[in-house]
Amino acid sequence: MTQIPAKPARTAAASDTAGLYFRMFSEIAIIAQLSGNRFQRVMPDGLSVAQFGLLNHCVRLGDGWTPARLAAAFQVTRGTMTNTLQKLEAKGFIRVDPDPDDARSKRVFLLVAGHAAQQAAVRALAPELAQLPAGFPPALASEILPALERLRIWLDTNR
Amino acid sequence: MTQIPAKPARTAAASDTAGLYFRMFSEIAIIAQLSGNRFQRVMPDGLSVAQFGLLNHCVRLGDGWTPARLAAAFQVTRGTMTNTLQKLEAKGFIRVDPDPDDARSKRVFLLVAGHAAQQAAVRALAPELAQLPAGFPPALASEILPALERLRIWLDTNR
DNA sequence: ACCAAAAAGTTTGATATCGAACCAATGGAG
DNA sequence: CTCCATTGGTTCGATATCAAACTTTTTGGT
Repeated sequence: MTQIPAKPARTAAASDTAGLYFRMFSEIAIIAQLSGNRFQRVMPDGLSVAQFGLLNHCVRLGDGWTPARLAAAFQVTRGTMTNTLQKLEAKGFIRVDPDPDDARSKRVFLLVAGHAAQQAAVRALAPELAQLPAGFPPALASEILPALERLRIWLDTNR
Repeated sequence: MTQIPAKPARTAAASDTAGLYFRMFSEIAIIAQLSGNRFQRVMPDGLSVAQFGLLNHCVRLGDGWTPARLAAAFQVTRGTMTNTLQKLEAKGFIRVDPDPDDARSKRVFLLVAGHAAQQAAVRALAPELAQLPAGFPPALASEILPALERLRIWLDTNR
């Protein structure tokens, strides 16, 4: 430990909003990383978290969406969405048809096998999530969820 | 929109803790993605967010750490840390010496150029963070930070 | 004193993602 | 009606990350 004593009196001051935000984003980044890896490891059918997210979206909100709208919903680039859809189509979980009303667009439809895969993934995830309440009560999750949504929406709209 | 009406009465029930956790992790994943990209774009010296995180760690907490401890602190694999350290060493921002007490280990030291790069990055980040309070008040950040820390710690210890 | 198990670091192969460049189709302004 | 700016989708090159296999060194039990 050689140099620079970190000036804690200054950087940890109560009014250091930059530091506060920074710690918040650091925690969020680490949580995303840990939870993503964890989910990934238990996913069946070689599903990635992104792929599962898409199937889940179709199950909960219905299918027939365009890739562009899906990319916007998940906050990924269209190139990334192209990749995700190609993987899911190769697995036989979705179908991607041309849009009859707009030759630029396509439409994404969930297939029966895709619905089954989503259910299998939900089942595989359940034991993982079941351990959580012991260390992190659901009440805490409800408590912070609105703030997280607000932050996500702000980051989304102010790009 | 062809099939499966999503059974909202069941999946959105008040006691659906799995769904609650799932939404929380989804929000966190999207926030991490958006904020990470954003930070990345303004970083100077070709620094990645991970590389900046490491320089920052050395500035705030002192240097002389082993790669293994750093990997644990950032929750990445040792292979990932090897890569990050190699990049930083190539840029002349850190030095990685063999540990005199343990021939398996190494020690990471911050160089003057590395300290300067950290300061430059903090300066580059400031305008980005300065926009935030308008849409997401610091009070909200303080409010959710303890819960985020608790969640991160739980994920870390219960692997 | 030895040997097996654990730990530190590296390497390798795979994957998801990004940004930028690209092409095709649409639609509004003149 | 004709351009041209916008939109939807794909492709490409680069990067960060992971898991797993591997080498070297340390440590602890017998």
